[in-house]
Amino acid sequence: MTSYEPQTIEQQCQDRWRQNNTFAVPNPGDPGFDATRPKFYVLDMFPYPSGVGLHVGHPLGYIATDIVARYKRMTGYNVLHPMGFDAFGLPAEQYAVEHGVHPRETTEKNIANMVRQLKRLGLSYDWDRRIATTDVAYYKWTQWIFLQLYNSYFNEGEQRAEPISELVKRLESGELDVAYDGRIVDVGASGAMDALGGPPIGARKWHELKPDEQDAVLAEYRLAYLAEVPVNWCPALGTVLANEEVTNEGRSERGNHPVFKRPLKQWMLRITSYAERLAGDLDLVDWPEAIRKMQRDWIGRSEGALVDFEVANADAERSEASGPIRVFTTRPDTLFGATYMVLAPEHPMVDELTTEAQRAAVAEYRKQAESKTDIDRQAETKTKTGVPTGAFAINPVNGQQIPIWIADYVLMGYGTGAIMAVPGHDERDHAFAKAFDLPIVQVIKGGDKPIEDEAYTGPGVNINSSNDDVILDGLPTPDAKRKITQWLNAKGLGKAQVQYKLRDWLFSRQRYWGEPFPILHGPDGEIRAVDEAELPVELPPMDDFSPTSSDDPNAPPAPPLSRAPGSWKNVVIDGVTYTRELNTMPQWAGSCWYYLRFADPRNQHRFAGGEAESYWMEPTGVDLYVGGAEHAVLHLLYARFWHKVLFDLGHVTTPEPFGRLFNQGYIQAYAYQDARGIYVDALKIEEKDGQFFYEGQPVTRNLGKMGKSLKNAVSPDDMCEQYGADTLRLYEMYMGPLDQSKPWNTRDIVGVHRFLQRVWRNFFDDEGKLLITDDAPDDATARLLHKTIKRVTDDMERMSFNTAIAALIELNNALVSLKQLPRAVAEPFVLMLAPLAPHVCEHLWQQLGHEGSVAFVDWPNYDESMLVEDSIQMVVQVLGKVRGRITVPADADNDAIEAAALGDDKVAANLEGKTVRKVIVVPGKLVNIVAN
RNA sequence: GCGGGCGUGGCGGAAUUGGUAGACGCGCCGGAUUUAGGUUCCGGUGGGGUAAAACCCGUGGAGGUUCGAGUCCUCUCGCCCGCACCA
Repeated sequence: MTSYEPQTIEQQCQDRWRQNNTFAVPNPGDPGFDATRPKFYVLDMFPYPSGVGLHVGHPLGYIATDIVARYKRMTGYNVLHPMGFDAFGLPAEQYAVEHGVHPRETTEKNIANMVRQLKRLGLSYDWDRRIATTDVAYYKWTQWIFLQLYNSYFNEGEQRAEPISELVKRLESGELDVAYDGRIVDVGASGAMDALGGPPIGARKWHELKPDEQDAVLAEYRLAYLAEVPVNWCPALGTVLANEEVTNEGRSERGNHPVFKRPLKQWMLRITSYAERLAGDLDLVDWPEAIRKMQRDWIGRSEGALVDFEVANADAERSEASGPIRVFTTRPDTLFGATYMVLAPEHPMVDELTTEAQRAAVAEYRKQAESKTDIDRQAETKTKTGVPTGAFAINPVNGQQIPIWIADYVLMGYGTGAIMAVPGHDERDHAFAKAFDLPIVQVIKGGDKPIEDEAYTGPGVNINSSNDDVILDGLPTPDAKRKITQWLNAKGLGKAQVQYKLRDWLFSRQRYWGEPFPILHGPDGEIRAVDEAELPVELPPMDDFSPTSSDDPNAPPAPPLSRAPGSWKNVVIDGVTYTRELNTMPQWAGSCWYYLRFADPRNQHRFAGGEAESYWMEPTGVDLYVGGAEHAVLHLLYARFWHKVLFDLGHVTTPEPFGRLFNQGYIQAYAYQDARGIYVDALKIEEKDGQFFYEGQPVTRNLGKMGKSLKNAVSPDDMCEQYGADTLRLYEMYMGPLDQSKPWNTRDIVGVHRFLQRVWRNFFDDEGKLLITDDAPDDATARLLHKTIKRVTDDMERMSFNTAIAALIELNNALVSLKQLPRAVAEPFVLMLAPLAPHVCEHLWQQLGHEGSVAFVDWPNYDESMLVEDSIQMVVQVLGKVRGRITVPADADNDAIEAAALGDDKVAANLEGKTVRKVIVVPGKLVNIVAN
């Protein structure tokens, strides 16, 4: 080879890696396992195998983790670096519906293509560990984890999950009883569990309950449960969606179809039980602060109090039925300022509260509120609407009768769905009070404007806040909160409460291409979990996979599995015929635990062997997890939740799954629109004098995400073809910091390609003869080498690959002038470049006379003494402006440096006519002379 | 509206802790090699100014702290991301 031919080298190299299985990493106990090395688990967020394949934006993170993996191998780690596919999901199903091809076929074809593309980039995955969430051997364990959730409950006292059998034991022993409303109560601490509710009335022993009653009680505690809840129903997709899958505009994130609220019986996961720990344990992980904050906000913890308001009996017969109205407030200290109450339109007490006179108005308002989409509600954020129910409540602190309204600015889904309105100290209540002319009372001192003009929402000192029993006047806000909460508690009127925005996770989807639930429904509605030994529950073969989509928001959901053959749908156990659950799990399910399966992907007896799991995961979980920020709350929160359940049940050894998270930026690309605003193929754009043309017509340019829709995708296959994978890898890393978004520019790629060509020419002459000498390098070259080793090592450690490459380019440029390349420089150079451009380095390493792969050779060290210069150049400033440069011995003392600085001709000229006031010497850097 | 991030040459970016702003690359300009194009090699390249220097200006804008500010503080403008009636 007389010139650099990346295609030849890369093909040979990848063949050899495959034949030698170079990057397969053994588990503890496997042959070849080296227990003396520390471990490093570096993971990419695994992709959905889409039919269109990769564009150059996708592998940005994969290249980065590959460099880390290779660097870590060279610095002595056992590296787990796997790849898999999140392969359930809608596109394959939709393709199947349209083309009549089974989704498994499409999925496997797409995976094969993506694996090919990834291999071509020279990514050093242990392909033996490849998994897909759609593998039956994989989703068997997804179903198994679901059973763990189903068979567990959250022990509030211990703040951890336990097998539900433990709860049953305690019920059977009589330690716990069942209250009239199905709550489980502690007999010993009777009444203390809920100060508001008082002592449980009509509590029963466990054995007094009939089996179906027992099941119903347990269902209220299981971490996976069926519930009739208002869900996001998307008729166009024919499925329900999680809150997280619905946009602010009230449409589906996938496909942008309208979504309606509708009560349906669905599987839910009790993620809210873990709210406290999911929020608190964010302190344990090394994640970008922005992501941790997003999760905290999503969980939305807030401290406050529950307060009960009695209903005044304006209407005698109604008040009999009405219990108190319970509200949640974060400002119990403003209770004296509550001048009205508001219930959400959907609040269950609205009907019983509404007076005859208001019945029609209330009904009309509720109808409107119901038909409003979230968009409408949002558009009207500024203007408040509502109607009075006609009923009144009694403010418990001052006995005042206050009107009860319904308004859609109060949401049923948060807190109790009812609020006490304090217009003096809450902006929303203030706006509402102004709109409907309700009284505004100031109870906290503060604010720049009169309370009638603007609510004062900050802290302050209470006024107008005393009764015969409790005095808040003069107390600062935190004290007032504490005092009133104690008082409410003592009176049985309220109690301190922590509230979360987080809702339970809606876990059913009406789709075919997802994990079937390991659940059976009995003839009397009883639920029966499939026995662990019977797993997996495989998807039945079917010809028609379509969900029943509709334009009608009231169309009933009909999951595709309802058309499955009876032989699959019906299961007979002990003479009883059960029907399988016909919903499937959402796409998030499979990605909740794949990082665990990678530790031991072929294990048939456990989701992952205990030893393998603890070896790769301890002590802080995945050591480096790289992916896009778009998964900040969904995937990362769900996975943490599952992980914590598995941790509580003793199946995994770490409290958190991902110790360190890194979000890579996006690769943006220029997109071009013609005069009609239609996007045109970015590859066919011509540039003339700063103007852009498509087929001769001028077009406008702007920056967007790379992809099909903007017609600006660049294929990694094309880049590999033209420049080789090493060049593509270098370019993607050289573009800028990994965590920043930056624009792709195919024009710029030649820079790093030239670099590799120049590397080649430094190693070989025109005839392809190696230009290596065993002579020692000259002093300057040796010093530069060691400086470069330090720079590159530091940059590798902090994943600053763009500057690492710059350092290597500088070193390489310096080597161009040498006639022969000293081996002592060539070898460390190849080693440093190897993680970044592995193919060409494997080749050069061989040419240097080495047998094995460069991948496991020790990373070069630098000699500290080679970094110290004998003499250094220092800058001399006069009044902060650079006026001269001096060269002084590295060990010169400050006096000597000062003397040299003052002696410099140019400096002296600048100081002429001035008096030196002060001289600041920064050793090794500069001298600043203050003079006037 | 609230919260977070970012603004540096024609372009991507560098400056890890307050200490020579613009490393490295693209592009551009000039030269060499080449039949030509491409490749390759050498030199130049923030703006103004000069024959060349000197010198002046310069990190979105305006102030401030400091011997010294891209970096710290205050205000302000622009862009990006997240949340959005969460009581």
